Amino acid sequence: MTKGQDAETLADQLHSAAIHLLRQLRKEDDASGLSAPRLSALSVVVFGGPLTLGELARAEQVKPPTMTRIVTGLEKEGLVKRKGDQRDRRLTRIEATPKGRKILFAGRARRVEKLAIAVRRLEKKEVAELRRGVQLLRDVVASMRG
Amino acid sequence: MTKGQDAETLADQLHSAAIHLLRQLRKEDDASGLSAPRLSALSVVVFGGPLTLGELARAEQVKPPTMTRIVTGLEKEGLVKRKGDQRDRRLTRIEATPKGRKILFAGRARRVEKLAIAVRRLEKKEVAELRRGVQLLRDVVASMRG
DNA sequence: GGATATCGTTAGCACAGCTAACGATCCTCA
DNA sequence: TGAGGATCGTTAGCTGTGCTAACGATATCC
Repeated sequence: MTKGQDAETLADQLHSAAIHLLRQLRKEDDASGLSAPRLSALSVVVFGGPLTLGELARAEQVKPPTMTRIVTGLEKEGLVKRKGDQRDRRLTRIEATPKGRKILFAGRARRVEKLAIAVRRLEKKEVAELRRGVQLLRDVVASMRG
Repeated sequence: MTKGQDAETLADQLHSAAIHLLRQLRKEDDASGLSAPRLSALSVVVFGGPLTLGELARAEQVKPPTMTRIVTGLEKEGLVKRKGDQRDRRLTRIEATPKGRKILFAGRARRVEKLAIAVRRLEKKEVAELRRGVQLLRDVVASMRG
């Protein structure tokens, strides 16, 4: 098997694994009452501090109209707050509310718990190998963005 | 860091990586003119031979009404064909057309190519490590289904 | 043969993604 | 300084995915 075929096969398996992983985790997301896109956007706002709608849209790799609706949904649930920028009044700054932070951490914990449980079933050595693999995966995904 | 915290952190990073990976690949899916769910369902039909709508829905972890529409979409594009079962006339058997097979392979190649390119940038040793990680990931995901 | 179960579809809802178009605001520079 | 162009966020309208509830057709069980 050449390196090139390896890469194809590996890419294909990785793609499939990612799809099935997220399908499993989506069930946990549902339990939190927040959809995956909302949860993901909320996470960026909580950890990335206040940022504009456009920045948030770029961070989530989504167009502004889509982000407008996601933010509107989060705002209606009281998880996020729109705030006009004084310097540039075209901008809308978005920041998390205390409730938003709370919900995020609770939801994240619940969502990841199922996966963490499965990870804990591995041998210690396997966990280390998986961690290395995930690190490489992150590098690979990062290099795809360029 | 305890093994438990390791598992949490690893699970979280894995979740995030999977989300971003699929967001990148979705752009390639769009180029094929087929959405991810349709591509995924078509793949099951092509590789899994003719199967009923209910079986397909279970395989894709989706409810029957959702699969009805996915199949209807694929059928309108001529990629798939509905066929009544003679033994049990409640059943609808679904099978791929030659065009469906062709499109699937072309689409899969295009979609995975971007990822494969990124994988090829890794060192040979890193590819082996990533492959091991993906194998473990597949095991982990499989163990979550039970 | 009549009750019950199963299969796929239809109807109707919520949400996410897109493009096009628009108003408000800011910036440039003549 | 003030007119024209650029940028930001929103609205409108389309497609597609996911769900539940309800229904008709068919099969099965007693």
